[in-house]
Order: sequence, then C-alpha cells, then structure tokens
Amino acid sequence: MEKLILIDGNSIIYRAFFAMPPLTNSRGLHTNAVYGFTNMLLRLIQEEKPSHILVAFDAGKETFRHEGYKEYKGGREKTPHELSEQFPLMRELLESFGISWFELAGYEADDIIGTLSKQGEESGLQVLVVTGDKDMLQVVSENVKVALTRKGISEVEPYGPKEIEEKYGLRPEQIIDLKGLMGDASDNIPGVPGIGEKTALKLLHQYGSVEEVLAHSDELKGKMKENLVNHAEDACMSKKLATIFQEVPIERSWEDMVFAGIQEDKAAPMLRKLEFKSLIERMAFTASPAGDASVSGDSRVVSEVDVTIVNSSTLPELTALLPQIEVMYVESYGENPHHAIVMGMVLSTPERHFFVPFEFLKSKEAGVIVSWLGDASVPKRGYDLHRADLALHWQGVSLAGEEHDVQLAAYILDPTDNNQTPSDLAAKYGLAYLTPDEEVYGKGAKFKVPDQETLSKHLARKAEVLLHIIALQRSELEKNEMNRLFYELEMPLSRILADMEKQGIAVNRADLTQLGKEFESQITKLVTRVYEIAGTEFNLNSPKQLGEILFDKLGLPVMKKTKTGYSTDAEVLEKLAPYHEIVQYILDYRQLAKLQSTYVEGLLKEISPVTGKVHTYYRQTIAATGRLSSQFPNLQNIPIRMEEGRKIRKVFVPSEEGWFILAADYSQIELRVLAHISEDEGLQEAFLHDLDIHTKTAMDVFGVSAEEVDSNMRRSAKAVNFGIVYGISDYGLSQNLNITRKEASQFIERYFQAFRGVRRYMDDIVLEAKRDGYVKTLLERRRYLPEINASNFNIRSFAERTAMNTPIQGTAADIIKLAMVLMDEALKNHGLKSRMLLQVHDELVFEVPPDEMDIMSKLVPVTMGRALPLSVPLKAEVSSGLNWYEAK
DNA sequence: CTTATCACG
DNA sequence: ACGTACGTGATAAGC
Repeated sequence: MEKLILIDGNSIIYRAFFAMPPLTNSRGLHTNAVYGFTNMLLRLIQEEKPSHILVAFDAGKETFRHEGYKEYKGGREKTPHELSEQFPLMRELLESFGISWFELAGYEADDIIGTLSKQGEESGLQVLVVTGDKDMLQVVSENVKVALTRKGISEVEPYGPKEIEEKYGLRPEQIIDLKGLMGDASDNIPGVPGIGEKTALKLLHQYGSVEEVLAHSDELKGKMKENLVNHAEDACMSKKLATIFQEVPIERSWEDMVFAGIQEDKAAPMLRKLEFKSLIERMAFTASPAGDASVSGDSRVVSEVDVTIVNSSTLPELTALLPQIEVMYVESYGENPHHAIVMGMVLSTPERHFFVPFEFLKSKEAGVIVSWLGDASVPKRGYDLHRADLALHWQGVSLAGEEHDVQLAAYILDPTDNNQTPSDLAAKYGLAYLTPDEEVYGKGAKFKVPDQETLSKHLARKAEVLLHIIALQRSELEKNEMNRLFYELEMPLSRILADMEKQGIAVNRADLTQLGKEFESQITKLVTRVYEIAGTEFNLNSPKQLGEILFDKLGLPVMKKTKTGYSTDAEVLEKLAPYHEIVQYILDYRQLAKLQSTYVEGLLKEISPVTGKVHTYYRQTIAATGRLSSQFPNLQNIPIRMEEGRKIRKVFVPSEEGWFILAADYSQIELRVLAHISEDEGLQEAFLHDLDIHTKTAMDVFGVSAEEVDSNMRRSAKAVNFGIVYGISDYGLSQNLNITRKEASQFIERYFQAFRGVRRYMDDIVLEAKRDGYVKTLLERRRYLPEINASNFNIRSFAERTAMNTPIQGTAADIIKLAMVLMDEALKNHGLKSRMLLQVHDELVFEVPPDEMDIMSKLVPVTMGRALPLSVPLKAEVSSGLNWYEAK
C-alpha cells in the first residue's frame, strides 16, 4: 500500500528549535531548527519509505478559530527571530529535497493535515501524521496513525486506535472531549477550571463526551459540579476550538505530493549552503556530478579508485601523462614540516591516478618526475604545497610552480574555519566521503604507515576530491573578488616563506649556552632565597604550590582567582609586591625561568645539526586576521621589551662572515591604516606631518599643547590608541591603565570627540558586519562574524570589537605581505645576495653582505613604504648591526 | 589533553 | 546589567 506522510511543519520546527543547541553557519544564519527537522525527515524517509510526503505550515496570524474566540493562542511569546528566519530556509530545503509543502490563509497546519489524512484514507493510502501536538490524535483511525515526537524530536512514538485506547481508554474522536474539559494552556483554550487530565478522563470514561457530561452534571457534586455548570459554555467552545477542521479546500492532487527520492544535484547545494556537513556525509553523495543519489542512512559508500603504482615498468605511462597532471598530493608525517617524513605522492589527471612511492622517487630513474616537480613553468595544484615543499627540500627534491593550494584557498575563503583537512573540505562541499587521515593512519602513538595499497588508494581519493574542490574554490574566489588576494599575494608569498624557512637564521650556540649559564646562576640564587623566606622547598613552577605558599601560608590577600584556584600571574604579583619581599623574587624568578626554558633551552633544541641555524615554519592559514604565525621555534615572540630578555637577540647572527643583520619595521602601521580607512582628518594630518602620534593624541584628548603633555598623559594616550585598534571598551582600557571604568569611559569619549572620523568608522564597520555578516580588509580579505547579531551581550560585544579590529590588523597584514613579495622581486631584480630571513608582523629581518648595506638601507624602507599607497605615508625605519639585538 | 602563565606584535 | 581588551605559540603542571 502506498504511504502518505503528513508533517506538521510548525510543530516540528518549533520543537526542533528548542531541542537543538544553537547552531549557525559561517554567515551567521541560524540553522539549528532546520538541522533538527532535516535529520528527522531523513530518518522518516529511510524508515517509512513513503510514496507521498507533504509538510503543512500555518499561514498568517488569523485563522477561522479567531473569529469565534479572539484570545485563541493569545499570550504566546513572540517567535524569536532566530527561529523565524529559519522558516524560509526550511521551505527552500524542502523544495530542494523534492518534498511538497502547503499552507493556506485562515487555516492551521492541523486542519490541512486533518483534511488530507481523511482524504488519504478514503483514497486508499496508508497515512502517517508527524507532529508534536497531542490534539492530532483525534484523526487517528484504522489507516491513519499519528507519530508524536518524544524527547525533543529525536524519537517519535506512533499511535493507532489501539495505543490511544491503551493510554487513555478513549476512542480517537474523544480526544477533543478531553481537551474541551481540561483545556490547553499553550493555545489559551480555557476548558473547565479545576479539571485536569485525571478528572477529565474519569468523566469521559463514565459519560463519553462533553455533552453527555454536562447533561448528567446533576449526578455530580461539590466544586466540580459547580465549575461544570458555570463553565458549560467554555467547555463546549473549548471542544470546538480543539476540533480539527477536516474540510479545508485544498487544491492539490496526490500527484503533487509524490516523493521520488532526493536528487543530489538539487539537495547538495542547499546542504552546502546550510553547511550541514554530517548530513552531506550521511547521504553519501558521490563526487560525480548528479548521479542517482539516494538516501542510504549512514552507509559511507566510497567509490573505488584505480591507482597505478609507479615503478620501473609503469613509469613510461606516467611520463607520457605528465603534461596532463592536474593535481598532486604529497603525504608526509611529523609535526614539523622541516623534519617531515615523506611517504609518497599521488599525481593525477582527471582520469588516472599515479602513486609514486618515495623510495622510487629517490631512485635514479625517477629523474623525470623530480625535474617535473622542480619545473617552475609547470603549474602545481594540490593541498598544503608549502609543507610538501619543505618536506621534499630536506630530501633533496625541489618543488616549484605552485599555482593553487587548496588549503590556502580554504583559509582565504574562511580564515576562521579550522576544519580544512581534505576530508573536512570534501564534506563541506558535499563531495564524496573522504576517510579522515586519522582513521587511515591512527593518531599519536598509534600512528602507523599503512600498506602501499591502502596508502595509494587513500591518496588517490584525496587527489580526486581535490580536483573537484579546486574548481569550486576558483569560482568562489572569483565571486568574492579574491582572485588577486589569492593568486597574486598569498600564493606567491607561500613560495617566499618557504624560501625564508629553508634559508633559516644562524644562531650562535656558544653565546646562547653562555647566556643560559648566566641565567642559571641567577635562577639558583633566587630559588634559594625564595625557599629560605618561605621556610620550605616547593615547586616554584607550580602555580598551585605557589598559591598555597603565598595565600595559605603567608596569608597574602587574594586578588584574583582562576577556575582551579588562586591566580598568581604577574598582574597579581605586582600588586602583592608591597606586602611581602618574597613576591619580587618570585617575579624575577618567573622572568628568568621563562627566558631559560623557552628561549635558551627551547632555542638550543631547534638549532639544526645540519645547518647550525634555526628554521622556523610560518603558518599562513592560522590567524583569523591574515597575519602569519611562526612555529618550531616561534621567532615572532623573541623578547625585546625587557633588557634581560632582549639579550637573547644577540645570538641571532648573520650566517656568513662579515655580513650584517638589517631590520626594518613599520612605524605605527595600524594607526596609519586606521587613518586611511576612517578618513579621520585629524589622524591623517598627524601622520602627514609625521607627528608623535601618542603625544598628538594626548594633546587632543587632554586639550593641551605639545609642551604640556607629560609622560603620564602620553602613556594614557598610548593606551587609548591601543584600545582603539583593538576595538575599544571602557572596561579593557580601565584594566590596562588601572583606572576606574568611568574614567576610562571619559577618556574614550574625549578621544571620539577629537577624532570624529574614527568614531564614524567604528560605528559604520559594526553596521557593515551586521549587514553582510563579515568584514574585509583593503585587499578584500574577509572574516565572517556569525556572532555579530547574537543576543548574548558578551558574545555580541566580542564580535563587534573583532569587526573593528580585523580590518585594521588585517590590512596591516596585507601590507607587509605585499612588501615581502615586492622585496623578493627587488632582491632578484637588483641581483642582490641579501636574504630576507624573518617577518615579525610589522618588521622584516634580512642578512646583508657589507657591499650591499648602502643599497639595502634604502631599498628596504622604500619598498615597504610603497607596498600599498594610502592617504597617509607608510613609514618604515631601518637599522642594522652584527646581530638582531643591535639592529634595533 | 587542558590550564595557567608569559613571550611577541 | 552584562564583564573583555586584538592576534599568536611554548612551556610546565597536573589531571
């Protein structure tokens, strides 16, 4: 028998909304109710295998029920906008699934369903109604079952006549009598006061219906009788309101409701838009365009791949097809790409996959592949080519010609999405299921290189999927106007970064060891003194043990707590210093211990035995703002603020005899960027005259002349400027300056009075973020801010500050990246031997032979200054010396 | 594997 | 009224 499923769309979407945790896609669209609904829909389809489906919705506010009783459904909370915005999405999704839906002005979904269930049964269909509303039980009959949701919406409980009898001892049509007597608070149906489910059932078991109960009210007594008599009309009206109308004029034929299965080509784009990765996976769509996709539960059908293992006998096949290779994937393992072990690589055309075992690549006969890899005129597309390049480099194989890196493109398209493995991306784009690496290799201690067949097939599948992803990314980049950012900035930069990393920076091991000895003797003295004063030995590195000594044993006042106990951070210790002499020693110890463990010992471990240098790894796909990050070791946080730590910089030296270290840093790049994008005249004026910006800010904020600005005023102004860049808040500023929030608030107000353009920018950028769901930098780098419209103050405020900060920090990142590309070109064009070694957000570090010092001292700041013309000058200051310390 | 702390821009 | 400054990575404890 054919089966018709009728779904109460409003009921289910409401339940799904409240049952599911909040969920948004990267554009900030709320999707939790749609997600819950869709999940249920898929399960229904799978389990019930319906031939027809229709989802009914309520239309408009007024229904015929309001004509008789205008308080109907009164007193309900307004639908939250987080839910109401999901209705159109839900309808769109139903259409993409090929499921019909219906609504009709003046009628509720209940009535539509009641009408169709009756007609369905008459037409010989088996009917299943899905809803969360018990009222619906009244339509149950031999061939009409009602499935009520349980536990949110994760389960449904089907009711036929038998189940209703078991649970209530009633016939389906008596459900309205039950409601008539007991009422329904949620629909504002009164019923009879004092009568709840228990009493109502007792009366109905005895008399059968509301009318009969009322007719025999004289047989009853007490308060119940009184209420029944006084509210006889309410009871009748309540029954009427609860009665589902089964004669709705619906102009739909069964044909319209036929469900013929879900078509991938229609459904996948919608699921992608909603970013329902797990559902895409569950539906096991294949990578092939528009196939006969079907809902197959959670079966993860993976298409078989053919892969040719490259060896002496198959090499000619690959050689012949080399010009047609469109995508490559190099697999390596190990956290640090400089030390990564290469397992092998796959080179693919759209039709064929070739697996090149690394062993074979190293053999003499594979020379043709090696020269193909190193040929910059052959464009390479793949995933994390930066890592591949480094891993191969230390094995003596060059990679060149990188044109499209899928990982980097994914980062550019959404820099805050941390799930960018090929497997994640396959799911995100609704492509074939790709087994995550973890499942193939195991993780941590369990990591194991699989057998060649498993490995080669896994890699071939990756390559296959990457090929599809590349095409999708190209059109997305184009659509977002990010082609230049990606192909002309980020891709060339990745090549430059890899070169800098391979080059490395020389570290004087002897000097570093000596520095370590000096730190060590100071540390020993401090530790001894602290133990003496404390009267006991303990682990000074343990905040827990330290807290016990300071607060329990010595009874110092607790300033701040952490989740786990007392806070002992520097801010707290500074405040405690006047109370007890031990505190200063602890602060000094902390400082030295940090230098020793992170910068002396840590750095020593990173010196390559091969080159005597440290080779950091710049990650280009981490920072949400577009900045780089540096790892193994991090060379972007080498101490400079305190003299003790700054000495570490002395061990960073040129790698060639007689050369120099030259460093150039942008002066106030973020505030200059702010002056440009906010078009604030005062700020622009200040930079055009190259004024000391903090002094100028102090003058304007405090209303004094340059001579009257004292160091304290300048310090405050500097903090305000930082705050402005970070997306200011009075609280944050008050913390930083150790003043009250009110005072901080006044500072900010005075700042905005003086720099009106900045205020306008701050206001506008937040509005822009709310409108578009993202903010962007001058070079069209985006950052999505899904939380910008959050109802939670904290979450929303964070997003607002991010909206203010990201265009500033991000544009500064754009600029120095541009400068790096330009410098790389300039070095080549001038035929210079100087090398770019490091980038520290607003600073570039070079090593320079003596005869190039003159030209580099001019070339570097000029190139940096010209990287991106703004309405204010970009200023780069250069200095040099025998080591990084001297280049200050 | 998470937490606290601290180094940088 | 709410209660945080923006962006990172390394180390040592302690579960």
